[in-house]
Amino acid sequence: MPTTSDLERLVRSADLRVTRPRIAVLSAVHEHPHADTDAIINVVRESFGDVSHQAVYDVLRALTAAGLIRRIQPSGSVSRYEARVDDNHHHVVCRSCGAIADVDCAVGETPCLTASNAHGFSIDEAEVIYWGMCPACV
Amino acid sequence: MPTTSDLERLVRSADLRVTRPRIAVLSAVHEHPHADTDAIINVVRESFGDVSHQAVYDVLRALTAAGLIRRIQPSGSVSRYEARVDDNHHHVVCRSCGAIADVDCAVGETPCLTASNAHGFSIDEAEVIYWGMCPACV
DNA sequence: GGTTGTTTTTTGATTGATTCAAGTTTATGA
DNA sequence: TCATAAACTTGAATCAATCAAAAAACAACC
Repeated sequence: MPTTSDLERLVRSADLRVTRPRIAVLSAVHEHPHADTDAIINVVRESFGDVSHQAVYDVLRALTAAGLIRRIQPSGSVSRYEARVDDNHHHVVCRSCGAIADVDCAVGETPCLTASNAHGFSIDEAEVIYWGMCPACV
Repeated sequence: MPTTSDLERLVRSADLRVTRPRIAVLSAVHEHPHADTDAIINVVRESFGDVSHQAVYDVLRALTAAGLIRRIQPSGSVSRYEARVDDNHHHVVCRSCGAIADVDCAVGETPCLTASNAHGFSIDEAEVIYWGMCPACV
């Protein structure tokens, strides 16, 4: 788990100002992968006090735009965030309880990126979501 | 494009009652692949008159549960529906304008279905979304 | 160290897709 | 034709997310 100064360096390296809400949110995302916005708000408020929900929304958007975190939105779920970026992994989602786990790519570095017929689209990312049941839901 | 009686047979074969709203919605989804709920409501109202938005929501859910249509929700988009089911195709989405096109699977019949580490999940579907830019958005 | 201009946060309201609830109508099978 | 469960209508509610304006904090320069 990165230290506070690690996080500060990360934020600074993305040309973003270093503020306590940003460090708190980034830390929360590191500590709670796949947490939704509401959960992140609660974690941040517990760990360091009052923050407006609007600030958390803004910070999440700023960090996402800067590429420090990644936003995922499986069907039927609200937005969730994770700190693993740029390593080309995917997700498996439980149809029953919504649990999410990371899955390394099965096919290599850029799976399925060569679509058989792209209709003239220029593709830069292939997002894969596996659907199934988690161990706890049988 | 299927005829009305084709659609009636489809609905009946799924053990659903045949009603005008259902036929109208199913027809609209066949004619407008990847349309969102609002667009479907408008098409249905043009083609056969007043229907409550609630009825369209209900019908879309019933048809989806019956497997006659499929619901897709790329990040940042509202729910969209299509009538191509059970043929294992995927989608490419334009980051700029949101346009969606069908893409046949690159890897074979069940692409990427064998995740390298499934964390004990039992996986039954792999959903792939390609992100890029459509020809119109450069 | 103070000042200025920009960025960030707060506060409070608003949006908009989707769902809930209760009452009425309709389709289907006997 | 009738009975009954399913489907539809009307109207309200929910809730994640966004918008807007004012206040605060920060960075850089004098």
